[in-house]
Amino acid sequence: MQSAHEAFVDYLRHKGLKVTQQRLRILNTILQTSRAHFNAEDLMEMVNASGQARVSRSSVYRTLELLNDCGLLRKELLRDQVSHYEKTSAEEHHDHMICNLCGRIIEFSSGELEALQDKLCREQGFTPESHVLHIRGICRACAAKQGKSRA
Amino acid sequence: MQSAHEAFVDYLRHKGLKVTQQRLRILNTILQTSRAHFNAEDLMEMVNASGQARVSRSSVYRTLELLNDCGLLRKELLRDQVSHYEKTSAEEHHDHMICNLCGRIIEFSSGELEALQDKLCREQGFTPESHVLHIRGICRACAAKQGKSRA
DNA sequence: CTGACTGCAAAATGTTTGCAGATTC
DNA sequence: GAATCTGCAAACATTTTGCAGTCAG
Repeated sequence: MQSAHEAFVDYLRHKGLKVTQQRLRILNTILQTSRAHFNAEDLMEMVNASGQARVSRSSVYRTLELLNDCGLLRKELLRDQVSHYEKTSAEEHHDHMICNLCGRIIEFSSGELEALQDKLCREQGFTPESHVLHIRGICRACAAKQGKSRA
Repeated sequence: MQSAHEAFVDYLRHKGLKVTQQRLRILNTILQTSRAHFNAEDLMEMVNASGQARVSRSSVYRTLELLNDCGLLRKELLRDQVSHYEKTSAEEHHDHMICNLCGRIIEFSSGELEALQDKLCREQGFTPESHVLHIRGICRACAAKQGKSRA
């Protein structure tokens, strides 16, 4: 199992692309952050927060695409009009519950769910490569709040 | 069980909103089309294809939001940056498999899947209101084509 | 050295909004 | 008649692109 860093460099070499300072800075920022989800703007801030030379918005967008292509990030469409990215380098795949009131994202994963999905795909002759499951609703905290403040 | 038309009119009245010609034209266009998915631009074209007075882009967007709010449509994020809408007036909820090669959308539904999701939500104290499951991969037809043309 | 990359600013895309006049209730 | 709508054009937010200069291999 190679490190994310090695994987990225390999990917770039394979495609005849260059290993630049900006690309490495972006990758390192992503590897170092504890955040599981972020969008392009968030990443811009994180990259440029750590002092050093700026990385431009264009480079951030272009690098996000590379990282998505090589599988180190997964592009998700959590909210309207803004692409979010999720680190895949971490553990296994997980899905999301998104609170319609506070926006909180609860991650969960279930082998049972994966297995069922595989079964459904087989029934359709479909070869799954990835999936996104977003359940929207009300989280525990908001439900409690709502119960209290009900007029 | 009231018709979609009645449901929409009721919804508007309840909210103190007006039943305008444009809103009805948009609803009728959606009810008449055989398409299950479309985006705002598609809808613009469909509405204005049938001759008659034009309906503006703003009205289409504003009405899409109303139809989503009252549950006659469901907003989905199938592709980057473009909101898609799906008729819910039809039968029950269903999910999607999306082919990464030809873009084909296969609809499916599974009671087993819904039940499992409910169980997972209960475990998190989460009250589900809606969900979106997109499985991406290769459809049967493309898999067959790939097998043949493999170099 | 050459081709790929960066940063910038400009363009493109999809959606929202302010406003004046029209329409519904 | 009052409040809500419409259509327009302008504003917006996010992402993409063309280009001139820079850098990696």
